[in-house]
Amino acid sequence: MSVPGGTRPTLEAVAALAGVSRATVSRVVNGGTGVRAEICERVRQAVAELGYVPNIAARSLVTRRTGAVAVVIAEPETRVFSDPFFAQQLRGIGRELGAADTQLLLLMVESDRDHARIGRYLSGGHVDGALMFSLHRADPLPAMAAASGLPTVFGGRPDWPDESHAGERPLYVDTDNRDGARQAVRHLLARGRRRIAVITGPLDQTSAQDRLDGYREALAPAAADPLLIADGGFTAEGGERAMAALLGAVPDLDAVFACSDLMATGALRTLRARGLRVPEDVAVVGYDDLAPAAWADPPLTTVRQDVQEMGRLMARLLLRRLAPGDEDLSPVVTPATLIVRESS
Amino acid sequence: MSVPGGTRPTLEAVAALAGVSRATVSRVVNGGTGVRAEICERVRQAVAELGYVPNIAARSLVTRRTGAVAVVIAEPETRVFSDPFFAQQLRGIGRELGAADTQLLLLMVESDRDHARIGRYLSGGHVDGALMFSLHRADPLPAMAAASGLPTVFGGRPDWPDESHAGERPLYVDTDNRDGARQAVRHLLARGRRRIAVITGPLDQTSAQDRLDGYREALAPAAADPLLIADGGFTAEGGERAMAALLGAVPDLDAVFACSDLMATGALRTLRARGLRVPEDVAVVGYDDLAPAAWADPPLTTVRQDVQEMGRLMARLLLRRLAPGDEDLSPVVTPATLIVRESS
DNA sequence: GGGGTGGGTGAGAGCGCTCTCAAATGAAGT
DNA sequence: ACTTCATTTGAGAGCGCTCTCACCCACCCC
Repeated sequence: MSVPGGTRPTLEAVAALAGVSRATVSRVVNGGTGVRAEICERVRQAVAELGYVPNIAARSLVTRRTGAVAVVIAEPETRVFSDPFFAQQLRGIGRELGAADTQLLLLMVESDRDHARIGRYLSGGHVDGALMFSLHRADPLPAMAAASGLPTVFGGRPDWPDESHAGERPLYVDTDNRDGARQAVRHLLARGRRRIAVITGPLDQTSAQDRLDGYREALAPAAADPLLIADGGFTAEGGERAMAALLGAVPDLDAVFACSDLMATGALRTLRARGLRVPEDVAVVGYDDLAPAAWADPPLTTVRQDVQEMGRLMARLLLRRLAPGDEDLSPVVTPATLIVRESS
Repeated sequence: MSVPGGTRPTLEAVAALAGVSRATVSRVVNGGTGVRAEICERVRQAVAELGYVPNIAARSLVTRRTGAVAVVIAEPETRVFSDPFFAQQLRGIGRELGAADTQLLLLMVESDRDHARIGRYLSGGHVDGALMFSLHRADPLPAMAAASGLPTVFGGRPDWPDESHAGERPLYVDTDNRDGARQAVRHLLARGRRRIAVITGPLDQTSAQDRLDGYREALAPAAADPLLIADGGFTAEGGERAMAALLGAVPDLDAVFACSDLMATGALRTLRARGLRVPEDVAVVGYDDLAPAAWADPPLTTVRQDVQEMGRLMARLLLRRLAPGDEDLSPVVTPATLIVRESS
């Protein structure tokens, strides 16, 4: 149990104590198949006595495996820690990875300096694979990962310039954002709303762009009025500001589709501050169906995507990608479902 | 830039291309001191040409250093991601570590199974040191870290049973929780409040216990009424429930000291729901001075601790602990300051 | 010219582990 | 009794890197 003299015991020491060879100890430590039960037990005892823990640097030097996977989130901590989307997704990932006894390393990218460090980290062989989220268009990370050959699964369809990746197709898990947005807008239309605004996420993310496209599609043939479109940056404060801007430009709007629940709660705040009733004066629909949607006042009609499940799927996809033999994998797109509550 | 054939180039390959020995390449890669400029340049070119990235497993096998530090949070993701305390602390840590070019690995402990895995991870030599937060009394992690000899700095004074650690003293960063609580309660007394309730955190954490002690101390010589004490578990929902319980037990209370801003906002919700005015009917004081305090309605009087700075201090302390020679380090306790706003 | 001096370089020994391969053992088949 | 074969075990060769030494080659001093 204790550490004698600061130096940790090695395989060699265990082998000596148990009176067997290094190879045998290694076999026992790694599952013990093909070792006589009696010897197996003796080795285990020696391991316990010395408090032996394998040195993973040595191990992964030869196996070329680390048993760890990086989760890279290309957002500042403040967003990562205030958006329940990430928490849910991470929870799903953590579950799945934990079940496979794989360690999850969370890397947050804030500044450009971080990019370089993370790039180095990823291609340095610290991890067997990476899960990347919330990428913006110009992000160099996917290219870095591809260049270093690190198996990667993306959360949300990445912007993937064909020419730059030797024809390789990215692996990702996404929801059908376009369809979700379409459902939201059609629902508002069916409720008789005619001046439907949209609060988008940052349009350099495919999910935000896809939802905007869905909105436009549902509104066609009537073209969407550009005055009814505002960027809320996927944050509550952004939603608040975007709603204010929309009301300034189009005072008689009668509905708003916020492309995330967080932005919807921001919009709700602005509407309340202006004395507008929801849904009587303005109907509101969100996106995500995370905790804030149900807690909002009034509870939000929203487009549900099972975020935790998406995380789980990402992890599973990466794990399969990492397993030998399983080569023909393809992206997963989960369906979006409209959940109708009081806000519309 | 590209990876030829899937196998990454080694030092050997770079040495061959540059026409020098492995040792020289190693020297260049690690700073290049003591290498003739001309050769240095030739090596750098070879590195660039082959897209060489050092294999850190091999490196840390010999250096016994990984260049990474683990941050262990003994809370479920849901709490980690909903409490701005962690976000701020992590931000401070990230800053400091980033400046030292050290990688931050975030490990969350949710179930007991995780404990075992994390323990293995920490003692497996993946990281040079660990930063641990939010430990509860019976947590086995500190003992594991101590047993494996992993340099560790704690966020908040850990519960440290003397006998179990061979007389070694833990390194930690904490605020003066007792004094902070004392200030809060004295402030309420000075405002003429007489029935002052407290919403505590989980009492198996020293920070929660210390704040409760400070509350009691400020109230002495009059002993604190046990009916005025409720546990809010450091969450908003817990604060909401605790406030309700307190009002049920002592309807005429005229002030409440919530041991975190999050719990204070929960208390505020309950008070508002009961139609009680803050601060006219019930004065409220929080603790932390994080975003929710300033955003609350009314803005919260609270006890300020510079959380981000604490994170930075933790990282700095660990980094110094890791540096050779710097041995006589001691815990850091930062002061707490009362910030008076409208809620009291 | 002999003997320092010292910066720059390479040879080689590991770091702790896995894994192949051959040897040893013993049971079973002829 | 001799071969065959499966099952255990150990010897030893690396994995890719760092780091200690010894070495080489100016260069300088007496």
